[in-house]
Amino acid sequence: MRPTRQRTAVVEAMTSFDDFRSAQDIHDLLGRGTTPVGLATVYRTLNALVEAGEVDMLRTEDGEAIYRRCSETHHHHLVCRECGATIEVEGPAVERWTRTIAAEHGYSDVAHTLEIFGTCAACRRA
Amino acid sequence: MRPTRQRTAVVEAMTSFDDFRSAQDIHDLLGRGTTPVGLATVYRTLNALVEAGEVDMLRTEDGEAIYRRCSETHHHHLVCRECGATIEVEGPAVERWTRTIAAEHGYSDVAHTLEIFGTCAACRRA
DNA sequence: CCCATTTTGACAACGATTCTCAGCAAAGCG
DNA sequence: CGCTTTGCTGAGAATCGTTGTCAAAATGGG
Repeated sequence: MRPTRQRTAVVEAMTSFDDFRSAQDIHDLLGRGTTPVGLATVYRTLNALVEAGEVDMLRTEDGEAIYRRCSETHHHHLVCRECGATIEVEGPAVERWTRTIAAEHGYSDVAHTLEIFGTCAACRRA
Repeated sequence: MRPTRQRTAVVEAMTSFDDFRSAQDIHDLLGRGTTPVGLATVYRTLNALVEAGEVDMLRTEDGEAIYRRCSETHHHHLVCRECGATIEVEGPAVERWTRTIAAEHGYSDVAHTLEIFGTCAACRRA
């Protein structure tokens, strides 16, 4: 994969925020900067980053994909449903539990998704 | 809410299978039966059932909503990624863990999603 | 029965995502 | 450097799940 101007711009944009954003949001963000990137390219690049494990994608309640740069180790997210503030969390016990449950029922090649939603302290006060 | 012919048909259709199906699938299923139901009505009814907690909805990797009748207690799903065979599972420890994690970070009104994907015994052999 | 209110469904509209394809940029090569 | 080959880009079209529209039909109360 070639390190093009556009791909660099997307990667940099991803480091400029800390919550989950939609592809459209990221496209807008780039449009205001010095390196506009076409929407199709934003989608292509984000998908590649997700494949590469450098970015996490999850889906909102209404099915929209949202993206966030992430650490490369396996983790889950604690997300504020008001402001989007996100904390990465790990839960070895949960990992073990899912594997055990799956094995008990004869399922192999186990994967799982787990997200926690809540209202963060700052938003509760507001 | 009125118990119409269409709503009854959708509810019955939901009892006729055991895996997660898309609204389109359910619409097709009804179309082959004696009570065709318009696609818009299928969507409306499914959403109402989800609201009422009688049906579970989750999203496929590509964002499509899929539906399944479910027990009314809180639970999660172990889903075969080949054939869709689904088992409801409970994990009190996980419930506790998510609440603890959220509390530690000052998040309130906690909810969570958790799905486990794997290949079931039957599909592994095939 | 009759009316007020819901519900339905064909179709249009919508929005996120992907596809198309011609033009452009990068890497390799002599 | 020129040239070539190959991959990348982007504007717009196309796709597809889902929701909105609205006139016609069904429902239940009076």
